[in-house]
Amino acid sequence: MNKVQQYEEKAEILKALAHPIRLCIVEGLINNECNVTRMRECLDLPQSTVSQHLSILKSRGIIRGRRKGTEICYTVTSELVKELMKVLMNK
Amino acid sequence: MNKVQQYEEKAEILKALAHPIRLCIVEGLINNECNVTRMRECLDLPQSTVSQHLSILKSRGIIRGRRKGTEICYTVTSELVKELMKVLMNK
DNA sequence: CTTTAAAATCGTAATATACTGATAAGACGA
DNA sequence: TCGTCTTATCAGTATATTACGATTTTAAAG
Repeated sequence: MNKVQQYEEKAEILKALAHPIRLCIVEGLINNECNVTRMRECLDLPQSTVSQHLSILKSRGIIRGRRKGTEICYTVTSELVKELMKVLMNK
Repeated sequence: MNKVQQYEEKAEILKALAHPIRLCIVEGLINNECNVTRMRECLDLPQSTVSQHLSILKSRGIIRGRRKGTEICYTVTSELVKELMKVLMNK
């Protein structure tokens, strides 16, 4: 693979994580999956804001949502991100 | 420490890394320290651009520069960043 | 002191990201 | 179908980041 391209891809992943709200969301999701409304209460932010952060994470393949009735439950699917979070938050 | 504050700090580190040029610089510096001119040639970018990326990395405590005569040699000082890079680039 | 090479900083235009209210879409139960 | 709950998307503004030429600073060398 092209080196520049690789840097761009990795930078995209980091950019997706490089926001306090998204870090909070991702860390929360690594432990227990959660729907938007629950996150919203926890973060005290407008619903649209949470939803947009989720869509950024989703578009980068970091999380995935599965519908459960009327809610959508999200989980972290990227192993790379799980490992990065382990390193990032435990030091 | 405050949780929100912790997320903000970590996000700052990620933001500093979340750029293809800076990833390239940091990875290069982990292996062999290097001055701005050498990097500039390697990256094919204007001197001011490289210098500004370096100053972003420096302001976040990721790298440090030591003068060697007329040049300044940079090295990666953050152990956290070294570990993050290991995880990030080897998967 | 003056010159020169290297690196930092400034100014600014272009681009990208963030936030939020309003609205739309999807799923479910009455 | 209608109303409600949940989530997504849109539109607009505000804010931040990026890139790069021009200028300044720094320090070594003469």
